[in-house]
Amino acid sequence: GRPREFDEERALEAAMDEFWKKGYESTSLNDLCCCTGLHRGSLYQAFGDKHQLFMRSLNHYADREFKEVADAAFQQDSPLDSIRALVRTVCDHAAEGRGCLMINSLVELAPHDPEVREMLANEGQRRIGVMAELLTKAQELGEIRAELDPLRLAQQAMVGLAGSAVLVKGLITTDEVMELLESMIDLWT
Amino acid sequence: GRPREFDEERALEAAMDEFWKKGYESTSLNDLCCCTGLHRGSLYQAFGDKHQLFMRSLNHYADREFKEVADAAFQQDSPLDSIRALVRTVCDHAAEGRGCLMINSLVELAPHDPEVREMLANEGQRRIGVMAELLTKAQELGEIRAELDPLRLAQQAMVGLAGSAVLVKGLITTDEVMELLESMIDLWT
DNA sequence: CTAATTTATGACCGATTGGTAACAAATTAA
DNA sequence: TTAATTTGTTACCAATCGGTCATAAATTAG
Repeated sequence: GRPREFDEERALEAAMDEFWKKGYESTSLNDLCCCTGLHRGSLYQAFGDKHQLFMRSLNHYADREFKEVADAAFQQDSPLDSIRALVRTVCDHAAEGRGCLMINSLVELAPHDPEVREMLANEGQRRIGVMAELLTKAQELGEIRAELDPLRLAQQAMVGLAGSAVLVKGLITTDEVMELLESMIDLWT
Repeated sequence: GRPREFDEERALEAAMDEFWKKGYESTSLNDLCCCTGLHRGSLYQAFGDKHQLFMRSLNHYADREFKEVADAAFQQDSPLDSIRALVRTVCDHAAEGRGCLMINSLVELAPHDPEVREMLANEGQRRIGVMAELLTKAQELGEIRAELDPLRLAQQAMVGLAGSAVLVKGLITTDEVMELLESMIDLWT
């Protein structure tokens, strides 16, 4: 048949950015057509309806963010530095007031969209697990206090990161958030 | 003229609840008419358009929540216990997966709605200020470590509360969040 | 070349959106 | 009682929503 004239991944990233900037409900099919350059028909044939396109965007975001953060963490020498790098990367990612697409979606959609809720719950637990591992190693190396529970700290970090991704949208600057989280981590040492 | 057949404050609270549950974009005028019992015309004459009604709802929420939290904090004997009560009240308020209307709105609207952004920035600073005051008193009484900066801790608490109001929407339970924040506060002592 | 297949394009659909206006009902002022 | 005023009710509006479909264009298989 006729060959595609567009790059599916480029279109997906454009859609992802649009959802990231505007949220699900506020992003219309026209918006998606504009940002991807595709026409309605092509969009539907390539990605299905709006919700399916959103789920692909959300999954794409989760994978991309996880890789970036994992890479940044992996390049560090100590587990605690990995945590710090992880936090820094997440904050950078959430900058410019856009926050985090996963957190945005958790707020906007999770309460009424089981599919989104389940996906985000899994991604969240996955991230808490990674952080808990890093914190356990850090504790074994004596980088953080021995009496603290690594799982608890990982959950605390998750709460901190989620809160940061929210507050950068209007309450505090990215730099302030970064310092805040650093000093939170310092409480663990 | 003809007397009103409805209670304006009851209608406002109903609208507020609807916005709280569904968010701004997902709440239609029909939804607002259903939950308030008013008809379209009456709604517009009483509150103006959708955005004005939302701003009144948001302000009503902010006032109500602030009073509740302040009352809970005021009943405690020590500043640190006030902080604990404050945190508990906020968590209770955000339970049932609805989160906090201010946080929800910060995520959904703040990036593209200057009026909402400014209002929430003010409310946020106001709350950080109150917590900073309590933390300063707590520090003077020796309830928290002397080397910690009260303003920093207040911002940390704000991040923690915001994160909690987000994560209760699908990632962790209200009880877990409560324990988490308690153990975060314990790090300050 | 022809038939089959896939994609691109844009017109088109019913439903819903936020918002308005006209009219009836109820009250007060004169 | 009459005029003025405010509220309740509903029909109605243009615009936009998400989604579909018919057709043209481009390719491959035979």
